[in-house]
Amino acid sequence: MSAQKTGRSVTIKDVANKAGTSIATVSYVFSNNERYIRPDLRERVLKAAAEIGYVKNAAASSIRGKRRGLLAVVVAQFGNTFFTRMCVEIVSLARQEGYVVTLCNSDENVEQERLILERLVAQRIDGCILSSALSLEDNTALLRQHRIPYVVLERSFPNSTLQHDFVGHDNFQSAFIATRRLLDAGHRRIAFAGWDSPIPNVRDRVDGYRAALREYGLAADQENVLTGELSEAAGRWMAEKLSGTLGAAVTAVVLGHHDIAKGALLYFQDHGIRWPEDISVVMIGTPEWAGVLRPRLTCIQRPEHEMAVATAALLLERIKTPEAPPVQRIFSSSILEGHSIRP
Amino acid sequence: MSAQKTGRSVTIKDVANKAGTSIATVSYVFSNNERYIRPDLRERVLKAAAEIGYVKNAAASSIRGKRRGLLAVVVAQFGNTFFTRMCVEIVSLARQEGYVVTLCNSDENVEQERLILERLVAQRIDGCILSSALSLEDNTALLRQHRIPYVVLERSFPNSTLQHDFVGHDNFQSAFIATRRLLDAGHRRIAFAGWDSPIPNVRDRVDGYRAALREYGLAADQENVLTGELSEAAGRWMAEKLSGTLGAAVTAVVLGHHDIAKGALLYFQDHGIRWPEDISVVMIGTPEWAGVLRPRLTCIQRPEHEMAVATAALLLERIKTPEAPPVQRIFSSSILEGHSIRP
DNA sequence: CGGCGGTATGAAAACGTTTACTTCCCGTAT
DNA sequence: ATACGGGAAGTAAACGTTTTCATACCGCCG
Repeated sequence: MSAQKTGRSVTIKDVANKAGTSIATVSYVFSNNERYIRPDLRERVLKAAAEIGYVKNAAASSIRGKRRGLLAVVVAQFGNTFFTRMCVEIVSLARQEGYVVTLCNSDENVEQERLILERLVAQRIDGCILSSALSLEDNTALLRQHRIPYVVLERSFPNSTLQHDFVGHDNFQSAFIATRRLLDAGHRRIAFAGWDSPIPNVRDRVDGYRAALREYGLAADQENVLTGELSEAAGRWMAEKLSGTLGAAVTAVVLGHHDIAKGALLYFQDHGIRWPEDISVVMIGTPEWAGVLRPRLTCIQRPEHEMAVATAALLLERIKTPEAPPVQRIFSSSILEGHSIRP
Repeated sequence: MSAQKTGRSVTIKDVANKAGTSIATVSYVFSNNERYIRPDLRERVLKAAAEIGYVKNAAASSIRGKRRGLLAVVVAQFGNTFFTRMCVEIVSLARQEGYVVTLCNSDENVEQERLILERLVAQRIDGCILSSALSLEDNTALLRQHRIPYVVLERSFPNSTLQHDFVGHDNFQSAFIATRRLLDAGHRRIAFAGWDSPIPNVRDRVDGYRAALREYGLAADQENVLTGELSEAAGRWMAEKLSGTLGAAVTAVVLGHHDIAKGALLYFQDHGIRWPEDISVVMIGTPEWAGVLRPRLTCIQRPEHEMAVATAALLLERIKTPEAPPVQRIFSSSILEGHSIRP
């Protein structure tokens, strides 16, 4: 409880002095080694440590020992609800294993991302979860070079033949069930508004949409795919495009990404286009703001909790067995029913 | 570029060998000391380092040197948009000064918070930004004991006479301008729906509301204050309460916190109560979801960017001059006009 | 030609731990 | 009584840096 007088911070040596023992004994007490220490001695050491406020210096201990007690999660869009949620869960899981987690935001900037990873390497983190910025570059070489176990989350790399440990969700399936939901409700003129992504996995969404149409015997000329950059503005533009053909050519739309969806839905609201009366809507994703829209949207939701658990578990496992072959875990999404679909 | 063969990681010693120099020289090259090194030698060292992929071990360097290169931001609600935004900005500012920042989420749990701070102390962080969990407990003693500079962000401690470095916003003023805005629009029967917070600063909001009423010569019996716990449910309940007296006793409401506001607004939507037709609304705060509500809400927004800059700057300054007297920076909010007020 | 001052580098101690190795002690078997 | 074995603790080397101090070299002046 009492504070130290000196400017220096309290070390193992101070504890040893106070307890009248050797520094080795103190070290053994604090690193849960199998070495046996007489209960009374152990007690004395703990008491002395508590009295002078000793806290083990993790940096020093990591230099001789191997474990650093530090993990990192690097994401490209910190503000994105999905990633925020993943971070929160991963951090809390890792904490249970005694790790401190540093969260980093590359802000979709590969240069920034490289810088971050370099700093993390300098910190000798024990492991890393990476949800890379959008680009052709693959910064994971840095991690491999320094033998830092890592798991790629959600975003994979376009031109890589390399197999990484990976946790993500099935984009094809997401779009497929979204589209099928509309088909089941009787719609036949269904548009898809999505992101013209450089990420291969994300492109699968268009394929999912197409596959669902096929399954219902709709031909290629029944497709109505709008894609563009990832922005609200793009969504508005797509909604505008759609609104011209409402009723006639289009009765429903699959909103393939929440950023685009936001723009589109705002356009609808601002132009008096109501869902589900004027257009039926399914959105892929469950952003925070979806909760306040009325009528409630029918959304496709990723199993966030399961994904977070899987990611954390996979990283911890890979730290234990670094040489094991890479694992890919792809999760399926489910429908969260709302009232945005008219039969 | 070439990877190391051995299992060990590349050290300063390897670089020295490769460059045919001493480890001291290599160290001097990489710590930007004032020591002069002949340009050709420096070149040789850098080249050797690059070739074998040397990255300085920050943990090792922190043990002899003093700087750890690690800061922490501890917040209580990671998902809260305000804190998310603050974190993003602070991290990016600190990075410019060469720091890695670890973001921690105490999830409004003091025990968790203490645990986190203990871990951070063990990591010997150079500084900490703390937005404490709600409780009577003040965990900053831990930080002071270990001489870790810190800045308290937004949330202060109820029963503390201690002066911390602090950055926050003026809750009184926020509520004051919110209420005055409604008064200016001609409303006289204005309710306040807020959080019955244990945080003294937050309680100021009710006072701000009251002060505005006074300024317009309204008596105490014109007050209509609803407070409760911080939740959507509480907001719904307050809205229900209000809806009974709409028009007659109440024509406008100040929503004092975004969580409560969310519940209230959902209640309004679900019961066909429209703003601004049936009730005029001002919300304190600018949560993400406010962007999709139509008509747009008039909100009170904190100067988030300025606050983030101030917080980061204050921490960095305090790291440089640890003994300087504490600084308090209180920011004022401004009105973001929407269409939720009827004259 | 010896000494001196200044400059560029190297040797080694120090940092706070972990851990391999050693020592000490005591009980038991020979 | 001596040797042996094993438990409990201490000694000291190691980890990868930083930093203090020492040294080697060089040119110059006396």
